Amino acid sequence: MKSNPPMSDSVPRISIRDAAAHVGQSVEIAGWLYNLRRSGKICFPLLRDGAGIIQCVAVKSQLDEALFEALKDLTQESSLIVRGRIRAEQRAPGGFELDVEGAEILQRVPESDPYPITPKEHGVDFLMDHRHLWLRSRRQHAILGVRHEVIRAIRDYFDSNGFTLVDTPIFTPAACEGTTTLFEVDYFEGEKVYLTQSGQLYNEANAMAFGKVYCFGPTFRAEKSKTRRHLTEFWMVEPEMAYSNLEDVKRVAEELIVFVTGRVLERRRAELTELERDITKLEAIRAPFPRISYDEAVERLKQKGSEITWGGDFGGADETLLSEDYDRPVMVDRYPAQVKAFYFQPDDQRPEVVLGVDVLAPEGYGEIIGGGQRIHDLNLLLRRLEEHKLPREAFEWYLDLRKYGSVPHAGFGMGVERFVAWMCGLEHIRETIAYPRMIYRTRP
RNA sequence: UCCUCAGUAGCUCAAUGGUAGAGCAUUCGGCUGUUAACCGAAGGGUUGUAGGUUCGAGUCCUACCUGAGGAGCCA
Repeated sequence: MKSNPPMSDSVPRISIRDAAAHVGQSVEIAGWLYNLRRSGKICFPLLRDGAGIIQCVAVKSQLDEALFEALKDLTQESSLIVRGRIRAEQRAPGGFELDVEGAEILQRVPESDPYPITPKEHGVDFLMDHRHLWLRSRRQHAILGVRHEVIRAIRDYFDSNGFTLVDTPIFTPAACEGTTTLFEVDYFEGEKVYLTQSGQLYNEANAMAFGKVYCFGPTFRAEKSKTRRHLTEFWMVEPEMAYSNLEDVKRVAEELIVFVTGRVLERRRAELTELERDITKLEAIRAPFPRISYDEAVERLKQKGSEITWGGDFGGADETLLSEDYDRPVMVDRYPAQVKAFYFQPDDQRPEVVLGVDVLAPEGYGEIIGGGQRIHDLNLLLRRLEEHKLPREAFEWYLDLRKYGSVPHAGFGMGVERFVAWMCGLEHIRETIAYPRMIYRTRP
């Protein structure tokens, strides 16, 4: 089989995305058979090329008989290259149609072993087992298109606002926060090493070198979590800024969310429509976001009937209760020190709370951002390490940052999959990544 | 780890303790504008596994396996 066989020297190969620009012209499209409807002497193959889907029309009287028969009996997801003329056609889904003049079938899927994902309903288990094929479906294609746009917009935002990308290691010798369960890697001799749960500590070092930095990579959490909001392996973007405080974190988080949401609305309308997303919900995402304190949040939750008491962290139901009062993300700050990691800077006025902020997405999508200001004083940091019973030796390099030109600094982490789930209005986070890794799902 | 629910044809699902069915997919036939096309016909089953109760179990009981939703924890 030729690697990229041209059917014709005279006809341009186009992407279905660009069909509108080729109306009236003969073109060639290389793709896969998405579906086929037929009616005796005419058939309508739907051709998918990875960028879009176009309906083709093959008429028996206008084609070589063998070719017509081959097209008419083509099986789902067979690969083929079609040549024909593009025409605007209201009856066709997408508005354009291709009148078939010729075709070359690269591989015909045998009917003895047909493509498993039919254009009918399927259950989650079956679809997840066929995730490698499920990605070809319209809905999954739309979600991953939005994911791509979200990631590109995140990078554009930081790149055009003075941040330098400095990625942090995946293998780390110690827990970042000393609390969550980690994946241990048995390879490095004489040393226990874990998969990263956050690039933050390294980010702080990088911020002292570059001023404003971000890292963007996979993160691993070994908690036995099993809910629609959790993945074992997920992607997180973490900015960190020197000479910055909690207010800077809130400002950047707000700007980032508004920017990324705007980009998705601007460039991925078709995908949002395919997903039947209520676009007005995203259009409401504008600055300023509401800002409330942890104290206020607890009071409000009590009024709404939550069992929460001051000093506890919010559960998933609490987050939904809080966010339902707003049409845009809500920022909750100044949490009790005991529910946050050791490195959070305490509030000068109230040492029992720390300068941390969580951003809760609307519509019950929960925490999409968590961050705050870090401790910059060496002695305070030493005390906190002791209080959390963390081994000083493992943090010597981290303590150096407080010895050599320590400055107030702050940053946050944003979970990409939760953000994408919110943008797309999904029930479950597992569809926001090509190959989700969950406690009971590691294949394909 | 705990709680709840579910496993029946390739897929989605039915079946009062009494002969395991339908739609889709596949095969064959029909149809020149279909829109998850439609119409007719055919093939397709160790009811998750192992025990138990019963004259009789897809259905009731026990254990296990697999999956889903949730809790805790988190982005």
